[in-house]
Amino acid sequence: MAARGWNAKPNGGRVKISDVAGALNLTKGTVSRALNGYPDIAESTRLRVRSEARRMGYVPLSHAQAIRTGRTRSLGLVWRVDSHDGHRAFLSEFLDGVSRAVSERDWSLTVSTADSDISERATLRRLLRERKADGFILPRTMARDPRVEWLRKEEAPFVLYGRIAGGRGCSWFDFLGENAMRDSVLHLHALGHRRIAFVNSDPRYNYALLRKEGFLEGLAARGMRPDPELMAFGAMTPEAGEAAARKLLCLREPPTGIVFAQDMAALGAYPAAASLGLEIGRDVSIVGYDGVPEGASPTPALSTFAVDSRWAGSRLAALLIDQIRGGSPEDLRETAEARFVSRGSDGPPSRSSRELAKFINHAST
Amino acid sequence: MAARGWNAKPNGGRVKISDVAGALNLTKGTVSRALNGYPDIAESTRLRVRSEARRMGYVPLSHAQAIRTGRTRSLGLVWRVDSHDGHRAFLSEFLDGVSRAVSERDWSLTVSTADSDISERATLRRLLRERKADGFILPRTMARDPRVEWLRKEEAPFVLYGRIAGGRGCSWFDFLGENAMRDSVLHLHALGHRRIAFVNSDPRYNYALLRKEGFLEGLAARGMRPDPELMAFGAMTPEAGEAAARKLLCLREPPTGIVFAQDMAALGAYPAAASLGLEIGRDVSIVGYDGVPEGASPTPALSTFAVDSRWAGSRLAALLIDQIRGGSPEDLRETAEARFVSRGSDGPPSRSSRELAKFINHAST
DNA sequence: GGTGTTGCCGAAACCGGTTTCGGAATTTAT
DNA sequence: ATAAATTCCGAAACCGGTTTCGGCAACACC
Repeated sequence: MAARGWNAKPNGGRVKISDVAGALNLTKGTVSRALNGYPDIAESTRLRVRSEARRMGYVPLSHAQAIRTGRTRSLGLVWRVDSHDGHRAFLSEFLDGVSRAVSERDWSLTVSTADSDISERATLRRLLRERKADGFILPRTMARDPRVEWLRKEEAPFVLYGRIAGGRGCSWFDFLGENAMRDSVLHLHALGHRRIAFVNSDPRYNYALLRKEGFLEGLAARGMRPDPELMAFGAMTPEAGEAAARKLLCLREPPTGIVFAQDMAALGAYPAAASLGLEIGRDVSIVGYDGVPEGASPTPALSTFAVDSRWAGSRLAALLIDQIRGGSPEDLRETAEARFVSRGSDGPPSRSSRELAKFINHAST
Repeated sequence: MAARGWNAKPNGGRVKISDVAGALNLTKGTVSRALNGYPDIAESTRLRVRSEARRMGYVPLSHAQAIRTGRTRSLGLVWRVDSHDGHRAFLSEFLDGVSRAVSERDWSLTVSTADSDISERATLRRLLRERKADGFILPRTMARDPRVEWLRKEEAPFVLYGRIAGGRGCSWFDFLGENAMRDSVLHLHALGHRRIAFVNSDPRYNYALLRKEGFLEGLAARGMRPDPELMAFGAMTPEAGEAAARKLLCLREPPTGIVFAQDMAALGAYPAAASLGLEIGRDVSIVGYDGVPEGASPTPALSTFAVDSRWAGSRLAALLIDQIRGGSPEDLRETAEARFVSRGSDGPPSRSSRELAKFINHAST
């Protein structure tokens, strides 16, 4: 079976380390140490080697290095395809961010998909065992995340997209969703809303807990007291968002403003409002979070806190590479703010909660 | 700088080929040849080696193999992020298909992004030089595709998502979009439509040329003669689709049915129809192609020919691996049919073209 | 019963790097 | 001036596989 298939010419005119060494009358060991910053190389030699290597266009083969060092210079990403959380839309941008950061540093990115916790674990294990990745980017941090415990045990580097409570030895990047939730409340309050509801997503995700805190903080800041009736959760799709919105609006004292933890859920408010004869942005105001492209289509377009997925991917990759290169995980934590995109779905309330309730009862009978 | 950073223990308890050899009282060379199907190994030994290797859980390190063979057992995918062609939505499914096929065969997938022809070329070059990929999956085949010519010159294996004219030495997977276009025409004709328009996408893409042929074939099959006024192109976004649809509907003899080469363009027909006071599915019928999720939301939902992106990814990966293993590219070509999803946007015409024109003029004055 | 064959495996080179070790040359200390 | 320490590089082992080469043993052939 020798040499079947595409004849991968073992050396396609590539310039290798011994070529550089030959051109300088040095041994390849010396060139290697010079390029890798060993202290036993004269600074003058190091410069000669560097410039000659650059001139000849020498780039080491990462897999040839890996055989000795155990590192492939590549990052791993396991993407979950079984979720309804609307992540799909910005996969492209997220990947772009990761890819850019990775390419700039002459690393590479290995991608795999998984459709369950089991297969995700299996995939991580495989990539790690075959050294297809020196570390992992973990999207969608869970409140209690089994991946974290496992990777910790395996002593494999990783970085979380999303903070985690008690994250000893964890590094992460995250957007401060709680601030966005708080600001949503303040914004609606400033517009005149006095009864504001919150539709959260699945509380198994850590960000959901944080966003709830942010919402409550907003209420407290304006002296509004939280009403359990006005707090829903588990809405990650338009359908679930529609059900939640309808239920809220049919309360005895309906909210005039609703804060959604996710745009995909907020989109469900449109059909819900329509079916009750309500106009969004006037009768009921809504504010979303994520900045999904679908939010721009409906009328009025969804006001939301947009998240820069490309930036997230880029920072996650950078943090992970720094960690693999020796950085301490706990020093490698970064956050950023979501950006408010004001469109049409928020405005001064046309009616008070009480009047709204009457209007709805009137219309639906 | 030696051993900085994450201490990639060079041998994390891994079982290597010499371990297997030791357990069998053989040399590692023999074990290697046994596992790789060399003919100079006794069948009995081969079996012993196979079962012992399996028992011990031995899996060769692909990068250790690569240093000699030049092959990494990994596929490359460069994703374009600068296009408006709506591909973003199914990236997730496409990746899933590729990833599954690749994992099943113990290969891996290296992903990168690019935002121009220049950077795509540069990325391909880099991945190839550093042997991060043994071959490439090329999405979005162009009518004249520079990537094909370049990879051919570099003698690197690749597989196209989309056929190409004169594809000497090319392998591909593709959906038969032309059949879908033809069937759209036949379907609309059967419903009673006699004046049918076609909104194509950018003719630089090879599929656009094919779909146009399919549309014309449908017309011919029913004895309808093509009218240049009813043929638009370059529509890949809702905005462009809206403009095209409006222009068509404002013709002296407007179409009662419109076939779109892409769902994303077809979605523009909704606002266009609404602004002219027309009801989609009655006054004007539309049929799309792609099966994007957004097509399910509007009322009536978009009837379309859905494409199975997961299947595409899976087949592309399988074909490419076969080719790298020695298969002849021209034997590795596959096609599939898009599946018609009947929803609400098509139906018998409520009016003839002439009556429709009158209705539109009436409404808009 | 010598002489080719053939089947099968061990030994060793090899791939492209990294890392250890030792020693020559130079500098510093005494 | 000599001893000791330091600087800097060559030589060689090493990583985990693959592939070439050569030779022993068994078998076939006349």
